Amino acid sequence: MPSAATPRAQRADARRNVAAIVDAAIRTLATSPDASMADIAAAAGVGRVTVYAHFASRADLVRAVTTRVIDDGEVALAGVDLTGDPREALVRLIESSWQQIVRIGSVMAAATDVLDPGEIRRLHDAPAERVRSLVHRGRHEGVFRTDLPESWLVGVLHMIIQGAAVEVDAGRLSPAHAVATISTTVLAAYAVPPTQRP
Amino acid sequence: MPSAATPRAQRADARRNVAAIVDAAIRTLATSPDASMADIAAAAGVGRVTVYAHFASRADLVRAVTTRVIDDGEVALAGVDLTGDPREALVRLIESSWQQIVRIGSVMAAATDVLDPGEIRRLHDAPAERVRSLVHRGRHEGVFRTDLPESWLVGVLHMIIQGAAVEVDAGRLSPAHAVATISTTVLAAYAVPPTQRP
DNA sequence: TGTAACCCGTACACTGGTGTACGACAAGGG
DNA sequence: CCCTTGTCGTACACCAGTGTACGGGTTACA
Repeated sequence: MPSAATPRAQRADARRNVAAIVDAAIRTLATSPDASMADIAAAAGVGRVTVYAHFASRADLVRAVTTRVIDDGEVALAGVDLTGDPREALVRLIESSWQQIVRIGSVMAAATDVLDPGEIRRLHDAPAERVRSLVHRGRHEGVFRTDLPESWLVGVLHMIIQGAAVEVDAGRLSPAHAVATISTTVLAAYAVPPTQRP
Repeated sequence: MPSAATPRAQRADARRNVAAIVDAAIRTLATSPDASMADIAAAAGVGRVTVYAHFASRADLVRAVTTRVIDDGEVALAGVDLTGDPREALVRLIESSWQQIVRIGSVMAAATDVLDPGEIRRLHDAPAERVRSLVHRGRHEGVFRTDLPESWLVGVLHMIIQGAAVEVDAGRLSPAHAVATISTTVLAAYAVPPTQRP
């Protein structure tokens, strides 16, 4: 390696193109998880080979997109106030999660075909842990039911949110009502059943 | 067309092979929805070309598999007693539906890539209608909540059952507890909320 | 203004899956 | 027992997507 500073570094338009490619990939993969490199390149307004100049393979690109999407999501979710009444905290978390789902669509489905299962699992674990600890606290405070496994309750939230996304783009649920409908349903599913009360 | 009866009809082993192919296709597509013709042929213990002797294309085969699976499902679901307390009827319906899901796995996902959306929609409508009418009756009898859309409640059952299947083969939910867990959750989500009572 | 960095288009090799053709061989049914 | 029906293997054409190579043209940046 030369003692002089990096000869020229990366050019400005190159960085701009990389960003355009990732953005286009998110947009494209969000609606069709098995879009081709040609599709993504076209959506980015860039030649197909140019994509390969920045990402060695399709897997590489999907990996980059996935981590970008996850990181952004983490930032948003980290800003949610999870203190106070667990039910109200849950609604706030649902609100933020819903924004993420709308944004990333089925990008994760694309990642499934590319990343190894362990990697996928690890990606899902981060946001799930947030839900888990909230559920845990809610159960401990006697607000959420304890007659079903903790992991199941966490899963139910995931199912309902994902399902709502399907209902919305099938036209059976208005986007405006989505968050309220999800919240109402999940809170009902989480509530302590009458028979469990002392 | 000759006046004589069909010269020879279909041979016995041919019919046997067709059945073997369809069975193998169900088994194979249930776990990997985008299995190739070669995979299916191998699973059926049959040459790849033999499959083409009976099904003109992959789409044809998937179509045949789908209708077989749906028909069998319809027969099972039709045997469920939907009278009496809507809550108990719902549990019976869940029990039967769960068996179907376990059996067909992700065959429908395979169908999604092949059949046109309208056809898919029509296929899902048949079992959904059964749920819908039960939900409708339950709401009319004041047992199920009416503060959420009917179509949403129907969707919730679908989400929970499908989600449970994911949880089971992720090892987070015991198959033995699946039906009870699903039923408890769905009944909680369907119950009339305290604030709605007069 | 020069030059390294970059983009673009075309072309090509490679892979994996689909669907067809053909000829040899086995098996069921009259 | 014979002939039709069906199966099997190999081989081939085809398509779509991935990844690489190269040469001419641009663009940023110093």
